[in-house]
Amino acid sequence: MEKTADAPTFDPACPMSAFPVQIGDKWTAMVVLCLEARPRRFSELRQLLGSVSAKVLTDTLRAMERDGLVSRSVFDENPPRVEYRLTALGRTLLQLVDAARSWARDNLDDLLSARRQHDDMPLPSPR
Amino acid sequence: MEKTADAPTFDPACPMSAFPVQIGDKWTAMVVLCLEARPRRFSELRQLLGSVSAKVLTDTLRAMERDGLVSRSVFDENPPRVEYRLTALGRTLLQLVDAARSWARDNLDDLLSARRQHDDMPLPSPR
DNA sequence: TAGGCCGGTTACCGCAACGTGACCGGTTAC
DNA sequence: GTAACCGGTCACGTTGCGGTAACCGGCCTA
Repeated sequence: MEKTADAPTFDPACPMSAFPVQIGDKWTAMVVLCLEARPRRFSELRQLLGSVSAKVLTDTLRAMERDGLVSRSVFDENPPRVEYRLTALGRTLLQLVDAARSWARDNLDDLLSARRQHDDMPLPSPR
Repeated sequence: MEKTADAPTFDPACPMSAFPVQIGDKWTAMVVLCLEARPRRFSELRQLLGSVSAKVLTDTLRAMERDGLVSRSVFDENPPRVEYRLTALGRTLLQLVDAARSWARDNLDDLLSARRQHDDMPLPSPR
């Protein structure tokens, strides 16, 4: 995916189409942040994320496990306990999430005000 | 969205839910890259992006214009010419896209091989 | 008169992501 | 007995993004 002088030209084999910046699905980035400090249990994650359903959180964690971003440990206690922790690979995502957050801190206000301004005058040529 | 000691706790007002790292829709990041070097015409973008339809590209560019990421200039020539260029705000996205690309360069292989390995043995306990 | 090019618009459609609600098996508490 | 807790699974419904196909109007060419 090096650009040749001028034109990027994305082919289907380009990594960007496999990973188009969007860091997995909707909740992946937040899960990464929740696991930054320490491993967490399933229900703990649900609480931290607030509005996520069990199914969607399960799907997200399964996908992250598949991709080697988190590891899942089952403790055969009672009540049963399951812990998720970031792998080394998962930790590498933290830089990226931080970069995104710092971009948002610096520029999101501009973006949102541009959007509001654009929405207030949606008539370019009344004709 | 500062974390208090330990728990991030995302509420709906959190910027992350308005901008969850994913840089707009599917093509936004690639459009940003295509416009890095210089402004481009509509059909030029279609060519560079390869497989995008006119409708989807139009939608993407309209959304980016709305958010103040690109500006659209119509030249009343013949044949009609329309140029899109990155705004200052749009240029700020370049750092983020670069960060994502460099993450991919460094870690995508690990992710993909973890995925392959996981897919080759999908039976945890056959009972 | 027909067709092509440019930069779209409109109508429609399929699919995957997202979400809801019910249920489950084992264990402990009431 | 039954109820709750944990960490899910299953069936189902909805939404919206991405994509296809047809068309448009103005200008130019054949």
